[in-house]
This record gives sequence, C-alpha cells and structure tokens, in this order.
Amino acid sequence: MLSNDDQKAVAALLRGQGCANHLKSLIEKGYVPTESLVDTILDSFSLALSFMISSVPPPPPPQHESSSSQDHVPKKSPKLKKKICEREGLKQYRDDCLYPLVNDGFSWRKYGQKRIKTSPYQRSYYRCAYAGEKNCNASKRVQQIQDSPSVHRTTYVGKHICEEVRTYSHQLNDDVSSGSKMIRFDKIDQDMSELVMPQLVSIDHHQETIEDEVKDQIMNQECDNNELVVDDDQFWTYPFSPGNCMFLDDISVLDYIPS
DNA sequence: CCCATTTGACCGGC
DNA sequence: GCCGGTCAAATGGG
Repeated sequence: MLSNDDQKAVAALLRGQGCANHLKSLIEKGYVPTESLVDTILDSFSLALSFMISSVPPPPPPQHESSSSQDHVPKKSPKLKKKICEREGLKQYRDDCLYPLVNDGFSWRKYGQKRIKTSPYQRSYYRCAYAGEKNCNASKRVQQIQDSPSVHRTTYVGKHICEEVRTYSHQLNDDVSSGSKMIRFDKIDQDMSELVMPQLVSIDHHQETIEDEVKDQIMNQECDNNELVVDDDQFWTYPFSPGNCMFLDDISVLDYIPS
C-alpha cells in the first residue's frame, strides 16, 4: 500500500505519461506548438519527484538542545549516519540525467568533492543550504557515471524539513492537479531542457547506446559504493541505467491504488 | 567584504 | 592502510 504522497506521485507520473503520449501523437502529426504539453510533462515529473522526496518521515526531534554548544556535539561518522538512516527509514532517491540538476527546486551548498575509487569521475557532495539554521538533514551526491553521452547520477538522502519545502508541499497539497510550478527542472536553461527531455521520452534510443558492460559496471559501482537500498521500496528493484526510466511503462507493477 | 566553492586534511569503519 | 564522507581553511567572484 502506497502512502498518500506516493499515490500523488504515481498520479503525477500517470499525468506525465498521458501528456507524453499526447505529445508523441502531436509530433507524429507534425503539430508544432507543443510547449504547454512539454511544460505539463516536466511539471508532472517534478511533482512526482517532490512527493517521493518529501514522503520520507521526518527525523525525531533532537534529544537535547545543543545548537549553542556545537563544540560538544560529536561528529557523526558516515557509517553511523548510514545506520541512523536505516533505523529512521531515511530513503535515498536516485536520479540519472544527462546533466546534473543544478536547480532542482532546493537550495544546496556544496561541501565536498572527492574522487571515488570505483569511478573515474569525481563525486560532489551537497547539503541543504538551510541545514544549519533549520536543521534540515537533506543532502545529495552528484557524480558523473558515464561519458558520451554524459550521464550524472544524483542521489538524494534524507528529507527537506526546511521552510522552503514546507511551503512547496503546502502548495502541492492544496491542489495537485493545478500544475503549480514547484520544482522546475526545465528552468535550468532552455538548452538543458532540450537535452533532458529526450532522455525522458526516448528510452529505447538510449538503451541502444549503452552497452551491457557499462550498465553492469554502473550497477557494480552502486554495490561498491555501499548505496543504501530500501528493501520495501520497489523503486529500487529496477535498474537505474541512464536509458531506463522505469516510471512510465513499469508503473503498473507498483502497488498503486487509484484515488 | 561577504559568501559560495574548492581542496587538502581528517575521521571512523573495515 | 584503504576507503568514502565530512570538515574547514583557502580561494575567488560579485
């Protein structure tokens, strides 16, 4: 059984699927003005992502007030943080795209960059810009996983609890179908929008461009990197290769109950 | 001068 | 000792 947010995410994805199919038919007929449809599709995906990210339960309140005496706060080790994530059910959302999503609707602050042994590309570490003042524990990692075409993997960890997200969520809950401009991936810039869109709609094309060897390498890399896999999330049971966006055609296998 | 980014150092687990 | 993740001083742009 999906949560309320998950159901909204699925509904948004289905809306995007319908618009994509409509767009496809229009393109086949040579109909040119399809910008509004593209906007709707992008909004749908953005909306779905927002629900998936924001559906993670919030962390428990701090045991004691210690913000004024950070010197006495022991630093959480990565392993410890991972265990905490597992215990608290913090999910990771992973997204592959042709270019890193610089503007995904949230304010991030880069705090590190490292070369990973299992990848020739560097991995960038970001945390919510409001991590300090609003105790927002959301973070993300961005890493290029493939060249030609350039594919970047963004792994979101934790949930935004900052005011920015609460405002967004409030708007979304008020009217999911209104097409509110929550996370506008298409506002990165026009050129990027044109580059990202084909990835979403031309699955077969990209699958042909990625050899199985590369995909195996990517999957093995995930294992090597100790990515947290959420067992009860069927989202993760699907391979996230750059050319395989499972959202659309495979959505029926999810425990989806139409509202 | 402020602030975000960069980058080498550091930490803890294995 | 290696590794990924984080810290924090240095740096650079506006």
